[in-house]
Amino acid sequence: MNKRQKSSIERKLIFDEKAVKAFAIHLKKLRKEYKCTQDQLEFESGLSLSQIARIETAKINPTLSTLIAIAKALEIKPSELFNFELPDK
Amino acid sequence: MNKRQKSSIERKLIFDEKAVKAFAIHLKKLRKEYKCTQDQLEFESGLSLSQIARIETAKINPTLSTLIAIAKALEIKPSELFNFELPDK
DNA sequence: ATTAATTATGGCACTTGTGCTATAATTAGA
DNA sequence: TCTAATTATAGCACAAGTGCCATAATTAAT
Repeated sequence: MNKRQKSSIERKLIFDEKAVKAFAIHLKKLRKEYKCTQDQLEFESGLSLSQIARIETAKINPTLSTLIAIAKALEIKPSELFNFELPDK
Repeated sequence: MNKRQKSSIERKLIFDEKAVKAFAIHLKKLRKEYKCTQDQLEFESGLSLSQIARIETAKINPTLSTLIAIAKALEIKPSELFNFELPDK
C-alpha cells in the first residue's frame, strides 16, 4: 500500500496545544482542590474516565459541552474553568 | 444498501444542546458589542467564517481551542465567553 | 513489600468538529 | 427598489473528540 496521499490543498488546522496544556493543568488542580477523583468525576459528569484522563494529560481538545459537563459536576461556574494564565502565543 | 446498522452497544453521547444554544446567543451578542463582523472574526481568529456562523447558530459544539481563538480575536478573557446563564438542565 | 486505588494508555467504532468552496438567504445602505 | 454586505447553509474530505473496553503504570494505604 502506498502512503496515504496528502491532500493537495493545505488545510490549516487550529489546535492551540499550549492553551490545551494550560487548561489541563488547571483542571487537574481544580479537581484535586475539590477532593474529586477522576472516577467520581466520571460519575458526576457522565463523561468517561478515559476521556477525563485524556483531557487532564492534554491529549485532546475538549468540546464546549464537555467543559460544561465538567463544570456542572464540580459545581462551579464554567468561567472558573478559565481562571488560568494563557500562554502568550 | 441496508440502513446503516446501529451498534449493538448503546453509546451515551454528551451534547448539551441547550448550553450550546445559550453559548451561541451569547457569542453573537458579544461579537456585535465589539462591532465585529463574522468576516473580521474569521481574519482575526484564523477560524473559517463558516465555522463561526455554525457556532453562532448552534449547529456545532466548538472545541476549547476554538473558544480560545475567538476570545483572543475579540481581545477578551476566555472566561467572558461564559458570562451567560446556563439553562437549568 | 503487598495490595488497593487511582490515573494513564491503547485500540476500535462511531460521531462530529473544522477547513474549504460555493451558493443561498438575509440585512443594511444607497 | 437595487445593490452591496453580511450571515447562513450545504457538501465534501479529513482530523479529531468520545464512549467503551482492557490493560499498564503510577500512587497511596496497610
